[in-house]
Amino acid sequence: MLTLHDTATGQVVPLRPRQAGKIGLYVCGPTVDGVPHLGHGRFSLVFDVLRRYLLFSGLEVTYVSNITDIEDKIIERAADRGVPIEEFTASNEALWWEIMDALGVLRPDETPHATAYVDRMVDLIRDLVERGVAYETATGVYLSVLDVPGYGLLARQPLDSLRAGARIEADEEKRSPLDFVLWKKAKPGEPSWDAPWGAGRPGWHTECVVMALDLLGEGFELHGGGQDLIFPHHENERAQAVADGKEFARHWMHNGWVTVGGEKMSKSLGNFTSLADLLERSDARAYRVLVLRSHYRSPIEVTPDTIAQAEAGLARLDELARRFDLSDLLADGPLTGPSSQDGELDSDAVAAFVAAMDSDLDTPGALATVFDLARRANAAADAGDDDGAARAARTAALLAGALGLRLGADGAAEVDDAAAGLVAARDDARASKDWARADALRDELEAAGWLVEDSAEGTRIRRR
RNA sequence: GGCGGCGUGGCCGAGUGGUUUAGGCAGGGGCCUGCAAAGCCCCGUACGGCGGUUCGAUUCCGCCCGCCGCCUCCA
Repeated sequence: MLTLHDTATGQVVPLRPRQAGKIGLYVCGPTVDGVPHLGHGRFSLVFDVLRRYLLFSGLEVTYVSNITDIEDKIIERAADRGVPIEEFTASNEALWWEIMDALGVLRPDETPHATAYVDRMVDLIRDLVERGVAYETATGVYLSVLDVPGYGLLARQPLDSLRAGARIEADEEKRSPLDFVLWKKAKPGEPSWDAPWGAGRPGWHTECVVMALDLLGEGFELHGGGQDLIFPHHENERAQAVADGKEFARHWMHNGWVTVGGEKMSKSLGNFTSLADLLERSDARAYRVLVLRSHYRSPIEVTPDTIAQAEAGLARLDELARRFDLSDLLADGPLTGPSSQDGELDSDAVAAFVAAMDSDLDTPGALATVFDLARRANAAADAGDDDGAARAARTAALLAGALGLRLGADGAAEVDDAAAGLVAARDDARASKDWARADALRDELEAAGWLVEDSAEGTRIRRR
């Protein structure tokens, strides 16, 4: 049974499905105001792994992740570039999905867009005003957080200390500095929708409540995102649901930062690396390995060195896939638990994997079982125990796949004629024990970017 | 100031009141190999500091030091 750290209580507790076997999962997606960076990649990978594991555990999962396509920065940047907002957000979103695909992140079941939900947001805001917990000012409509029972639950701080740090808003009409905007009245030239309070646009915190409740229903199982969303974003989402008399998420899960030189990577610090840059210079799977190697709540440091370490580990697993015929397991990660079609598996290792994952998603522990299986598979094969080797190797590939890691025998393809000629020549040289010539030919192949290995069948090469 | 997290062997990174090692990378030795590569075997005896509880603490408690974050848009 999967247990997870719940931000609301600070405890690691079992998930409590409304209905046995079904999980509704809402994860705050990106604001499409620019290029996706490492931080986006981390949350995407963390929740992709969670989702895959829920499926692996035999649960039925509905995964919803939104696209915020209307927001202040979007308006600003689109204007700076002189392009229509829709065009700006559409191109950023296209890039987003392109990169998610490259990272092997499964598409959400639903990807609601804020702009498609404005009417429903207006409905919610109207409701909150009628209930007397929201009020209108010259600049917009605000939620009165002091009227919300339990406000501060996620922040886990007394209201006073939150208030002490609250920014002085331009709007002096706000009843409490913590009150946040539900509806922003449009200034001239800004995009807007009609509403009872005048043309305007919804505040950021409103979209996720409406979309989550619409697509997953009241009291859905799990709501997640990066730790920086805990307060105020998630706090405020919850506040609106509570103020509207609805049960919101039962469980809250938040992933840790990507750090650079020990500091949080963030848009405001400007110290971020785009995912496109990362993917250009490393194996797309390396970042997933990096994310898996640490616990989801710990910070991770992404540097050329840590990426290289991840790639080295990956090479070891790829070597395993090359040594054993695992093609039927390599196509796609399993999206269900192990089945009889997977052949004989190492049930102890599967149990260890499950125990690790069930324990607040201990992916480093889960990965360790995969590497352990790899070693055992190789050792068994070296010892002539083919059955044991196959069992361990198949289990390793299956479990890696469950984490979304596709082991590859890539690089074997597309041996060009020139390289093939060198390989043949080298095999001849080796057959006649002309070692000097054989070594020279190996150097030539390596200079051409090939990795050279001898085997019983002769010289084998693959791309580095 | 308030609240929270972290500090493990060369590096990354789990975990636990004591008997059997997390795992990976790098490094050393060995096996295999014409030489390599890959693979396998062996090795380094780590847990920020000071006290306390305990038969025994890296693991519990207290204090201290250091680092990071939230309290403002941010994954």
